[in-house]
Amino acid sequence: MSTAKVLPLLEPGGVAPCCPPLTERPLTAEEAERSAVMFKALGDPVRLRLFSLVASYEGGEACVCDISDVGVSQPTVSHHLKKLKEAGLLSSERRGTWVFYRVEPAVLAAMGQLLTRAGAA
Amino acid sequence: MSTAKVLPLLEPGGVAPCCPPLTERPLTAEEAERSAVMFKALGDPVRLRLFSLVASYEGGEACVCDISDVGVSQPTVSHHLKKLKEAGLLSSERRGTWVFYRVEPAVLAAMGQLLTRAGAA
DNA sequence: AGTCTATATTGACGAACGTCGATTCATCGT
DNA sequence: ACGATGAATCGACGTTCGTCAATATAGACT
Repeated sequence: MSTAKVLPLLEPGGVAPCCPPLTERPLTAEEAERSAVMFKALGDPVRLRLFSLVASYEGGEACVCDISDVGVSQPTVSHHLKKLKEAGLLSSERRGTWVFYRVEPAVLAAMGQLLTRAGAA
Repeated sequence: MSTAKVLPLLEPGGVAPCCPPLTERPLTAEEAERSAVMFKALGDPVRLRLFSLVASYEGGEACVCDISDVGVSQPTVSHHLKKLKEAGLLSSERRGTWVFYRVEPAVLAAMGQLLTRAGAA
């Protein structure tokens, strides 16, 4: 089955953001637990590059073969993509021989919201 | 000396953002290295809570004594605050017996920009 | 079936991390 | 000078992480 278990950082199927901006009020322990998963996933240079490669690819998705040149071995690339997927930041789909990854736009928006000052821009 | 060595994630003294939005173009290895430090710093639940506590505190700054109730020991709180400071997310100032931490707003803005879709909102 | 390519999984390794208790340092009142 | 309080540092511990080589799985094409 291609639908691996992932941590839903947004309500499943919905776009409800997990948490208010970090500046609005203190995060609860549980909110912090959920949000930290996303930040942690982007907290590795290789993963951040992989994520950026997928996010900036034409059509919003990229085959693994298109983004594998980040200086680590193929198993390591696969491992990092899995981590990003488990964090809810990417989703994947197999098409023939290739596997395509795409960004979950709602999660990206939720993260951006966390870092946006409540009142200001 | 209170000016501990920290990684400058923005140009020192400037507000120049480190990197374009993750969706605009692939990050270079060096850009990823620098940005990952920030995400990693927020990738721990306790640190994320501490950061949120400081960021949402009245006046934009908080004494350590005001935010220490996050379920870990005092040395651990101190350790995490140091990490946040080394990542450039917080700055600190001693005032009498107490030490106050405040958010570096430029860095927060830079992180928000990373996660903002280039064209869209 | 057999072979080739693309991706995932396994198992192992050293390095980094989060945590704590004990101690030290800094500052303020007496 | 002294004791009390807030915060940082030290040293140690178990755990998690990033990485790789080896192997396995999935699909395409003979």
